[in-house]
Amino acid sequence: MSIRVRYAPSPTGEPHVGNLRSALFNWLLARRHGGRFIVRIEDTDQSRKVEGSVAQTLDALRWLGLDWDEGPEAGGAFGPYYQSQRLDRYHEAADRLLAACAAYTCTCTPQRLADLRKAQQKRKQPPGYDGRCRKLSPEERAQEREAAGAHVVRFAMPEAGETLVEDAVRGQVRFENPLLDDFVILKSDGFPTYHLANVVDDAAMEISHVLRAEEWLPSTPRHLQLYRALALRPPIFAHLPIILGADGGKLSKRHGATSVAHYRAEGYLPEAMLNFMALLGWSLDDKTTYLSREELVAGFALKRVGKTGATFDLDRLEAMNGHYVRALAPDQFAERLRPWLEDGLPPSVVRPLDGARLRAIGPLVQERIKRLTEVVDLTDFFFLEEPLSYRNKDLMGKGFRDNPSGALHALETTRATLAPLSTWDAGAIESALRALAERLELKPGHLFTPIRVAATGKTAAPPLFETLALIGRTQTVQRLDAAAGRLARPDD
RNA sequence: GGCGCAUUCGUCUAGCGGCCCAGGACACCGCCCUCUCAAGGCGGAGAUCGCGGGUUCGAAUCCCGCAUGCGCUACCA
Repeated sequence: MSIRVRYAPSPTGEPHVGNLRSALFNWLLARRHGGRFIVRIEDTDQSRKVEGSVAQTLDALRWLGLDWDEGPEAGGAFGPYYQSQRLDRYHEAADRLLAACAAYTCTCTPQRLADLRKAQQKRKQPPGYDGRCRKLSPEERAQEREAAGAHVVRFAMPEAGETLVEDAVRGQVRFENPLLDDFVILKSDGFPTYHLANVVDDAAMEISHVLRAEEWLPSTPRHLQLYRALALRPPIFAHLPIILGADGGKLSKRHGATSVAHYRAEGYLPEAMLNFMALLGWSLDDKTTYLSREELVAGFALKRVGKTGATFDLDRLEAMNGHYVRALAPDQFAERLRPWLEDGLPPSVVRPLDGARLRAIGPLVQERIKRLTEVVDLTDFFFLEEPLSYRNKDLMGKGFRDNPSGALHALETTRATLAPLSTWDAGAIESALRALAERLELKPGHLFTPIRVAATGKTAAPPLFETLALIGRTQTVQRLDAAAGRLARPDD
């Protein structure tokens, strides 16, 4: 059997981590077995539609490298891929069900439904539609339809028996039919609900496997009954473990960012995001943590999808991102830095940034950052012309604590040592400064701290000698002078 | 309230009857390296496998209860 899977987002906002995780698993299954990955837009809820979310969704897929074989922009033989353009198919299906008495029109008002629910809850009964309109005769229903003007179509669930869901990750799950109420399949605005549209389209698009989040498991028996009533063959279902926030609840806005675009903007790499998401509910074996896209494809198997909820652990994501940052080829890393620097540096810095300079800076910071955004704070001094800001306390460091004159002397002798240096490179600077430390009878670290802060404005910075070499002699001397000047006037 | 799913170190997980007094990764702690910060190397601590009963020569692994958590219970998906 050829594998056809789909990602079926509804365009109600920026794509969520949980959604994209589902997309990823579907994509992996397709790529692993040479199947097709389809994107279908489930825009059946007119009221929740958010402008631009389809574009955002496609962007997220592209960013993660999840290419689709059919869907928006790609086309395909099973289109259209927007449910809002497939309304006739849902009506055809609903008509068939109506004709077969597997569905009926319902004119109960939202008010009646709300009251019903309230009363049921008060009596501690399971809430659900009571089947009022189902009990009516066809003539009565026709009458009410006319009188009401608007109606919905409800599916007539079997009133007895049970529905067995065969789930690829959970095994058999049993549901009692009488406990499932007659759900709406066609809304009064003529649009289908998820249940109908999903079933009709999955069948029409010959979807072989439905990998979706666990929250869908309870509605699967309804879907199965729909397949049966429509004489369609159901796909293989696999319900993916839910993604939890740090507090153990379902991941949602209150846990912080849930949109993948946010993580992209925060400087996470797509390869890290992909790897991280793949491990939310799946594992290759007992020890493999880092997997490339290719390894994920080669290793993915439904049998290795877990059943237990996976917590979205930001620390782990960040650690993985650091790993992927370090793994980048130096030139590639340098170029990836560019957008973040050009975005984060003050306007006084001339754009575009010089590529050679980026490539020189790259190696100094590559193993020091976990997220690309961090590069701005770590390297701004390479680009700034204006005076740096820092505290005199930091300038003196541990070695010259409460000893401004000592620090001053260190800076002045450093200047005197570096200014006339015949060769300006990291090696020459290092031997000069180490010799100086020895001459001043200072621990190297104690001497280097004031120099570092003077040159970079920071207590934690890239390696000193390479940094000075890159900054250049002129600016190094300038900054040493500026620091020496400041030591005379205490500021904190 | 009902129905469903789940329950192994703080986190992600490995484990599908003996190889496990439970393995890996992240985080944490210590040491080494070291000009700061990282990275890297080495080591450490951390889970009586939710609880209680069974089945079995033997259970984290199978069965039954209970507890807890989560999900669903819309003319939302």
